[in-house]
Amino acid sequence: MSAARALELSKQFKAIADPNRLRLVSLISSSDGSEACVCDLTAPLGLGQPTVSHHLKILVDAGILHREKRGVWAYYSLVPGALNTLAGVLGESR
Amino acid sequence: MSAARALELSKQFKAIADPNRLRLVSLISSSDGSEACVCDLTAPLGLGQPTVSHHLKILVDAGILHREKRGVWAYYSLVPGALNTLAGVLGESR
DNA sequence: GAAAAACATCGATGGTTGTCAATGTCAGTG
DNA sequence: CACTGACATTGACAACCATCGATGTTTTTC
Repeated sequence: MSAARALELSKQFKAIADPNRLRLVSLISSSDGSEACVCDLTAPLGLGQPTVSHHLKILVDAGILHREKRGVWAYYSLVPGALNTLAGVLGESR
Repeated sequence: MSAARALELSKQFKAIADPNRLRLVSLISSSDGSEACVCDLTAPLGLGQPTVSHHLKILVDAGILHREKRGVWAYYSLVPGALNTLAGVLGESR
């Protein structure tokens, strides 16, 4: 694996390598319509709103979550295939 | 996903969420006999021996690599199934 | 037993990260 | 236009992390 490819992959793995971000992905994927807004996510995690926004931004920047603003709310959903691609990388070296 | 489970998983993801550690896993899995010693790994990564030992220890502590001392050499190999388990976690939320 | 080779550990340092309080932005409401 | 509610952004701080040089440990060789 090239150094450049490793750096690229590590950015995505870093994004999910946090307990609260893992829970965010899990919460969103199991939500109604596979999407959720920030106000639905602060309570289950026990974190403040700025902190949750911060984590969501990291996941969006890594290409794992998609953000869609509808009115006052921001809806987050999984980017199709993003996690599967990462899973595939791990599966190669079994 | 429970907070405890998320914390447990995040520790393993953190272990591989580093470009040099990703390359270490890749190098080891593609080595002869799927194992390698430290002296084989420093040159391709361009890192010092203490740094490589440090990264390998993190991967061993996370349950991803296995360490076997034979004489003066320490041989590192993949723990069977460890990466597949992580890949499975990512596959669940597609 | 002295020397060398392979690896681990220690201490220090610069950089990164998770969290929060405070503040800013923007859409809807009356 | 003032007000409220949902989010994003900023600044600050403590904790953590990757790297390195120096040193310790263990095994093999002479």
